[in-house]
Amino acid sequence: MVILNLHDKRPIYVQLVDGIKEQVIKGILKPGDQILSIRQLAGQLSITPNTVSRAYQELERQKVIISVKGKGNYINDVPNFKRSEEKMEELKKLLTQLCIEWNFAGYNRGELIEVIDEIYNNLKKEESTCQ
Amino acid sequence: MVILNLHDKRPIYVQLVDGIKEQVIKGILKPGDQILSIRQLAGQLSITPNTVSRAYQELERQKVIISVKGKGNYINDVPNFKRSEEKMEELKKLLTQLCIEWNFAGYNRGELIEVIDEIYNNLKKEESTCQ
DNA sequence: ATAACTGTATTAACTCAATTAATACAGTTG
DNA sequence: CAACTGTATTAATTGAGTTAATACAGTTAT
Repeated sequence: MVILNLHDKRPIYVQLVDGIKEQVIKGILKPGDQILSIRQLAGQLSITPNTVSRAYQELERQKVIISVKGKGNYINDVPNFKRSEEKMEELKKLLTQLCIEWNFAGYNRGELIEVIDEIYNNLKKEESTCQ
Repeated sequence: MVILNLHDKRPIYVQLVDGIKEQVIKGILKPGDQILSIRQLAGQLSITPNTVSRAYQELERQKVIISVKGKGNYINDVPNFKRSEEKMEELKKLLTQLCIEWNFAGYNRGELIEVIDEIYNNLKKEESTCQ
């Protein structure tokens, strides 16, 4: 279900990490769900298991999934709401950069809020259309 | 005036591009202002003129500055408010990623708006404290 | 004109992250 | 035992970013 974008400049393993996290946010992947095995996903995407493994290890480091040797990888049921000041500073810097780009692209604060609302709507858990 | 952050994972030339754009947004650099020459800035930052040149070429491509051979580089007086759909899509993807991270960090939409307001206040043109 | 600045361009070398490939080891399940 | 799982390692490749050393061309002040 994760789609790789060749035009995306982010590394493949980062795209995988972000893709899984997006599906968790949207509720497509729920706590306890088993996700594709490393070799399965690697086969589907025609990439090496090594790259998928790296993505899964990063996801486990972020406590998004839990890896069990011999069994598979499962969505974690405990969201890591640590609210670290370090993470906030990192996000604030990213957001500042985005606001600057937003400005140079000719858009204002109001339009930014509009798009954010649109994004939050898209990220709403889709309980009804679950598969 | 541009400060390089060694902990920042972005390439140096990207940090330079973003740094200049931030100063333009803040009004610290005004249209027509001449910025440091390639060799001057390279000397201040102890990096090769090549890297600064790359940043300046990118800034000229984005129409943030104008380079004049033999003279120097000047802040452009015409903001490039092209409002391209392509740029909007790029920014929307970045913003979506940020919202996902924001969520996993344990923060909500309201707190996002708060931080955005804080950022927009910091980016307000500082007409009084100009140098 | 000469010196000392500017931007621009080119070439080569180096470093590092990302990716691939191949292989091996260890735990689980039917 | 076979066929899955995750984990680990090593080697090779690719590409971006950076550095260094030049060279060339336009501008400005003396």
